Amino acid sequence: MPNINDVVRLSGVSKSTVSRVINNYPHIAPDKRERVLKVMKEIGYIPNVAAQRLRGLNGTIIGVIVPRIVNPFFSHLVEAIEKEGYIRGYQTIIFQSHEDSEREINFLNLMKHKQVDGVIMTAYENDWNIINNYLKYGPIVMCNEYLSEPVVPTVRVDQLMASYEGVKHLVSQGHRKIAYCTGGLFSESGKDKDRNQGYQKVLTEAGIEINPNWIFIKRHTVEDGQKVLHQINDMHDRPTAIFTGSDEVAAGIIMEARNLGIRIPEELAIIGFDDQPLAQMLSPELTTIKQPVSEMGYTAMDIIIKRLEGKAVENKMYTLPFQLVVRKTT
Amino acid sequence: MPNINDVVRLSGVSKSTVSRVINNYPHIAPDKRERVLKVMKEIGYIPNVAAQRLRGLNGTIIGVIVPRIVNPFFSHLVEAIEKEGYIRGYQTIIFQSHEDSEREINFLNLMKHKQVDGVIMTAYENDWNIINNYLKYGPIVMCNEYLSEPVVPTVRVDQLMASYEGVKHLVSQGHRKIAYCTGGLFSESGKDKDRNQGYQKVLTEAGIEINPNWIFIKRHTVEDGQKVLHQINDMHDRPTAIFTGSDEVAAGIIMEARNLGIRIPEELAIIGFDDQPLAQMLSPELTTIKQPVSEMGYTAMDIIIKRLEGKAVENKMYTLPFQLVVRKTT
DNA sequence: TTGTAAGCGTTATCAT
DNA sequence: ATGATAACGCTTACAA
Repeated sequence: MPNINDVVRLSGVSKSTVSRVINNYPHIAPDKRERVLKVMKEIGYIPNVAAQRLRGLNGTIIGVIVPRIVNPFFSHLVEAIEKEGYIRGYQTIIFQSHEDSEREINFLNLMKHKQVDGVIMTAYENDWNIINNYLKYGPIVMCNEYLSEPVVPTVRVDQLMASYEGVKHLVSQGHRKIAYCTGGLFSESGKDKDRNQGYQKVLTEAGIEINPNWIFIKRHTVEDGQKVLHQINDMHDRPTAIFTGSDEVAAGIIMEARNLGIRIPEELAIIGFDDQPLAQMLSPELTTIKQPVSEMGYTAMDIIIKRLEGKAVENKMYTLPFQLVVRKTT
Repeated sequence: MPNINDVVRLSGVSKSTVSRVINNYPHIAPDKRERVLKVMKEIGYIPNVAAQRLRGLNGTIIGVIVPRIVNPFFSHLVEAIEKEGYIRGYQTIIFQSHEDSEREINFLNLMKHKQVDGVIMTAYENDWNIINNYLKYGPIVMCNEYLSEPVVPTVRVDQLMASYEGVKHLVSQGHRKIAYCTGGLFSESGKDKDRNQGYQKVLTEAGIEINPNWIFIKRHTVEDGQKVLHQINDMHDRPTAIFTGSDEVAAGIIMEARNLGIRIPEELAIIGFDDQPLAQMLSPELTTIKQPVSEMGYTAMDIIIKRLEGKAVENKMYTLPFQLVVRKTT
């Protein structure tokens, strides 16, 4: 591989001038610039990134931490992130946390070593005061999940309003026995707290008491959904509707309803979350809440690149709109 | 960030010795080694990767080129690749070619610049004699798609046998009017040629003539599947079964069959490809061909790491077994 | 506008 | 077994 000295030799200018051409400095004699450019092209010269980094130049590698890439929501998010990065000359490196805090830390550590220049987190497994320490090594942008206080730029949809509108839709159809199924816990703080609050808000406003039997926590997969329906089926007092935290869980419920002979939406109405492609393939087609995945990915990448390039970006919430998509399960 | 000189100063040994400790050379006085190790831990020293690379050491970044990460087959493949990489201390960087040859070249170029140390290709958009030129910059492993001659290590399933068994299954159920739907072209060479041959082989053996009207090419998506069914519906002479190149196309057909009132499998039997999670969620559940995605990903990463670490790996086909999963659409 | 030279943090060669 | 020193390829004061 040719190096900068080869260019120097062949173009007859100094190393600094060549370097200036590489980094397109403004004040270079046009003829010299051209000569250098020509030589570089001829010999197929490409700057050695390792050397540039050693000298302190910024790199262009963005790490994206997702729980699992096979989750369609996250693969769509990553798709958008990678796409925007490609256009702007950045590479996307993907990390699956598998919801493991140690893995998350290991990934963050790569920023310390300058293996990665910035990180987009779509979920977080560690306390923020731990993650916080990594900010000195490079920019972090949250995308999807968020802290109550925006310590870093945060791209999100308003989850409280989203679940509020979803559950409200159920109430407006006359349901009063509404089950709730979340991927997180049903607590005041932590993961999915906003969605929980949206659910509670609707019930409170409608004067409905929460039935703890109808709260399902830590459900993620199709199998979880199937099990949930079995649990419901075994109840003497059954809910007439269920709001789920993911299309996949909803899919499991729908599949199992077929097996158990439970009619949807007559006996059980269902709302999913995300509007994955799958939502339209189910039968009956799934009512769900659509998140603007592409915009989220695009925005997150845009912000982190701006940070990396030294442009000012506020540490605020960038709230994107969601959409309730009503189909056949409600 | 502390550097090697800090370690030198604090441990009282020479730079070379510290370097030897870093790279665990065998012959160092145990007490010195320990002292150095202790200092490194205390000050949180981590070798600067850029400097190491500049000196010619190998990096640990593996690029994976996929057409689109949102395709579940590829997201599962990437999941497996990343997982294995993580265990072995390698990072996975993802590139979406979107089936664009220029993007593919740009990604390959990163290996030239040493931004990426090896590449796993799950598809290829350029002629092999072009891609071939990149072998001098680092190892390439094919995974999923393959060349007839294994110029590089190649992980695959036997697509010819897979489609052969799928179509044969149809024939054994009495079908003689069998449509065929592929993501590629229906030609002797190029993408999906093996699957095409499997289809042709069955028909030839069964003494069935190919009906060109029933060959659908370049179909990938759910929408494509929907359109295909409309085309079939408009025919005077309709096939009684269809072999598709992807579960997604099959899903489109199934969904549209519901709308058009076509009974499956009575009026039209369907086979998909991949056994994506979706296959079990469709109604009726999809008969399909399951590829060992995880093993494929694991194997590809294992091979490329071995190459990177200087171990000998044959340029041969690593053929993994597929499985015909019979469900309700046949 | 251009050139000289120092230095980024390592590893490898060569002595000792 | 250990240490001094020269690279690796580039950027950036500083000078001119």
